[in-house]
Amino acid sequence: MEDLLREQYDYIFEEELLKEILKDGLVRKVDKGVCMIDMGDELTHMPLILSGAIKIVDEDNEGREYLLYYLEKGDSCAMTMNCCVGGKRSEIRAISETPVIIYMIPIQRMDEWLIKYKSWRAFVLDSYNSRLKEMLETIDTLAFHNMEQRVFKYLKDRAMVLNSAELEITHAQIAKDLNTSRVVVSRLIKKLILDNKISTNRNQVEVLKFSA
DNA sequence: ACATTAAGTGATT
DNA sequence: AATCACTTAATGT
Repeated sequence: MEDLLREQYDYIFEEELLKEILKDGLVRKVDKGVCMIDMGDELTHMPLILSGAIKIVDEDNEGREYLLYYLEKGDSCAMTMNCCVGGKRSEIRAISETPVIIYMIPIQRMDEWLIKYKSWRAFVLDSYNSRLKEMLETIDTLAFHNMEQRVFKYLKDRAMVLNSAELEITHAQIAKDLNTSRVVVSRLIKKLILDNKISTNRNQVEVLKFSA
């Protein structure tokens, strides 16, 4: 287990910090499709993802879920970091997309390490940064009503986190995650096929191009 | 062969 | 882009 942690974070954290992480953290293994954190839950630990992928979703007023982003190995959770300061509760829901192994760190350590270790500061800042960047991207496509880009990005992201270009998924499921209708997704999928960006079969989509 | 579910299409808002 | 109504195709029993 220590190996798994080192494999992922050896170059990011200094030795001292790694030892503290190993001392205070506890390993948690989660099956696929489990709701790990729900909205309103109290956050007592901060996760370091060692393997697997986690889907982070929010909910609108009518209770419709929509996808914010994925967390994968080497990631942590910006939301948790934020909530630690002031003991706020979770505003999002986290569901395991694959079986997941994470390292749970008590949030009390957060403050302490922020002062003690510069590699920890860099890590936290970096997490915020990449999250913010990704959010801006989604806002961008959202504002311009570019559903086609959203669908394509969704498929690429999913292929990345699941480590496979071939995805077992239906148009309806994509529509649900992007909060649109199945009909719309089907039509956009057809465009993407015409552009040779993807290919499909029943219950299956293969991503062919990962660039634009 | 029949029922069910996924995906395609045209028209309308 | 969303919704409706309807068709066609693929699969399971």
